[in-house]
Amino acid sequence: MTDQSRVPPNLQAVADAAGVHRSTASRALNPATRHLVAGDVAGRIVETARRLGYRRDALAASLRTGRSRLVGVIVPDIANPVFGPILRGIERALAACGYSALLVNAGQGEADQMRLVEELMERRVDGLILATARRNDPVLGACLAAGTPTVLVNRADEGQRASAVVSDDRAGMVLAVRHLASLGHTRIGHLAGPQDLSTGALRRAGFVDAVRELGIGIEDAWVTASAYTREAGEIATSELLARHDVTAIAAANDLLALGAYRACAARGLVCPRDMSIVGHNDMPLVDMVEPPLTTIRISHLRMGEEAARLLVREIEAPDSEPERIVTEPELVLRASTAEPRSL
Amino acid sequence: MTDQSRVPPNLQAVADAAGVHRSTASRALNPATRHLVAGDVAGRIVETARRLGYRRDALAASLRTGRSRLVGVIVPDIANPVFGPILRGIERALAACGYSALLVNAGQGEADQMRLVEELMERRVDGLILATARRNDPVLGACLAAGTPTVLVNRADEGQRASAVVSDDRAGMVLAVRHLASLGHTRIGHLAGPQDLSTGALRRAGFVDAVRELGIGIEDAWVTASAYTREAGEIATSELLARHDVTAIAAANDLLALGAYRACAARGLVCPRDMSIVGHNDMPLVDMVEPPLTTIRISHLRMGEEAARLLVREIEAPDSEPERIVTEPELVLRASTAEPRSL
DNA sequence: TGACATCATGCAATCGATTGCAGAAGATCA
DNA sequence: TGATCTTCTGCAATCGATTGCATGATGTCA
Repeated sequence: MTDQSRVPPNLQAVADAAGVHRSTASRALNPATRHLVAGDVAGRIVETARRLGYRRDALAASLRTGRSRLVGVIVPDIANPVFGPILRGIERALAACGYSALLVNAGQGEADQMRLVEELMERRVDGLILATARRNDPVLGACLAAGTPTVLVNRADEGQRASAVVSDDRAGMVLAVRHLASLGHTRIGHLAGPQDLSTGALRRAGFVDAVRELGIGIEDAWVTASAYTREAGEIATSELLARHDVTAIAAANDLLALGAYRACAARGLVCPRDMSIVGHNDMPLVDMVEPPLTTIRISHLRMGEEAARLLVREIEAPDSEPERIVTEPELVLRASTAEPRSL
Repeated sequence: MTDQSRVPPNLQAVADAAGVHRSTASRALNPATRHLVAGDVAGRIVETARRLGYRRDALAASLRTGRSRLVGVIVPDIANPVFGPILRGIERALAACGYSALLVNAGQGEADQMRLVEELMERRVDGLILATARRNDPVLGACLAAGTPTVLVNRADEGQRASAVVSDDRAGMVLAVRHLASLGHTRIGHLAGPQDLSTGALRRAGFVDAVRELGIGIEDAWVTASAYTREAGEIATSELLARHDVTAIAAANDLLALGAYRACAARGLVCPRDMSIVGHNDMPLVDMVEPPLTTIRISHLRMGEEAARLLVREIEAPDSEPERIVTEPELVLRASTAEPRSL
């Protein structure tokens, strides 16, 4: 029968009810310090706390200890399906360590993001996870300058300033191009993502590498999309097709690939008969589009988990060196790629 | 030139540097109480704070004021694409009011969820948004019993115990069935969602209503899927087709509809020629599947925003009555529905 | 029995900001 | 000039838990 009085009991109330000092109650209630209290007394205190419905005030504890067990997570767009699994991974791994995630959606500009970081700092977050990093990100610089443990996820910065968990973007694109080459394609184009993001830059680099390595095609057969959206993909594809005579397209992102579907359809090109297309990310539902999209799978869930674990480690061992965890991407074969028609 | 000393300055430090008492500094730095301080003094304090790089400690302020400006948000699965827009709406509206979202992913069982709520309460959240509500949810009961302002989103409970922001699920399904009827279908089946969720129950009720109202078809031509997944949709569709001779299916959810695509394909039925299918939710990318899915659009973003606004109102006016906001769903016509073949 | 180690508990300072109350200084009016 | 009011600032208690230090109790061994 828990007491339903108006004001919730505090530590003092529990201590009084158990006939001990609040410091003893504090020790008995914290698993890490329970051994300092005699077994029977500890038992009595725990029981009393349960009976009174005592709930420890995490705010007060944080104030005293200086650790909030809160982690700020900044994503560019929560509504974007690729961030769902990342967030779930982060949340799960944080929860396992007793931390909680303070989620914020990044604003448009840099000033906006600075303000967000500032607000998170006011809440005394123990660390930050940024999924928003650009290659040379002043926001990241500010976080590091403030001495807050910070980990990047999905996108890395240019230097090795902070720890990061990313997919091997370069290798992923090599996988895609090799696959197309193995089908017999020699004229392959690339839809590049924004070049101020590590994903955009590295995947393009991977494309150039692969084309050079295989000794095929045209290294400069690429067009940069203005954003990772279907619309931008459609526009960029039109431009690519206008400039180069390609039989296959390796896109830096699934949405760009879907934009390419549209642009091809508009020109009467049938995928994969007239044009092979490879995406990147393996977003939910791309196996259901027509044709089902061949793409590069990235383990977003695991990336989120690793990022959270890395951050917790940095929080608890503040002077550790920045680390970079790179996960291996994987080719997922579906129906949007085939041998070129001329074969 | 902000001071880069090791320990961050506190209010006392600002007060000392400005030659005033900390209480005066507190008042000058808080916009709501600034008018209590003489203009020139306030200006000097603000300037000093800026110069020292002062950052208010939200933890300490919360402890003193009893308000954390933190809201707990519990979703069943962050990785599910429908929750992305809801979360963004919540986050945006909360931020506009100076609140932050503490995001947690619901565990499996009820006990798990209780523990999550307990942890959020320890952090002294000012309120809760639940996207996990079942029709008669004991977790919700616990939140209300604890006196924490709570708002449900997307799914409502059975009674009117708490405020909720939901789509008009019943009307949405009526829209779907009327659309099928208007094409000439008279034998329509329903893939129902889990019946312990308001969405599942109300959409089924809407199906029965519509069938009855139109005087067509068979009121009991429905099968309940075990979960809102493609797999469950596929299994339920097989069962439905085995039991009823229907020419159209109205699904309680887009994923169920995509499961129906599979089940139909497996039986050699071509959609929409042999079978019309309507989804529900208008998830991202369902316009790109083959055939593009006709579905019922729900404004998840707006639902999230409204839920957050409602919660903030309840936090700031604690004795307000539970309110229910119902948004209007909308039919999105694509290519998965057509006249029945026999016409 | 006395010296000393060990264990359990209490004491009180501390984290950093907020706010009701009181009092000082200055303004207003008769 | 004195009474009264207004405006501004300082004082100190408070929110609730944690923890270094001190002290008292108990046990051990010579």
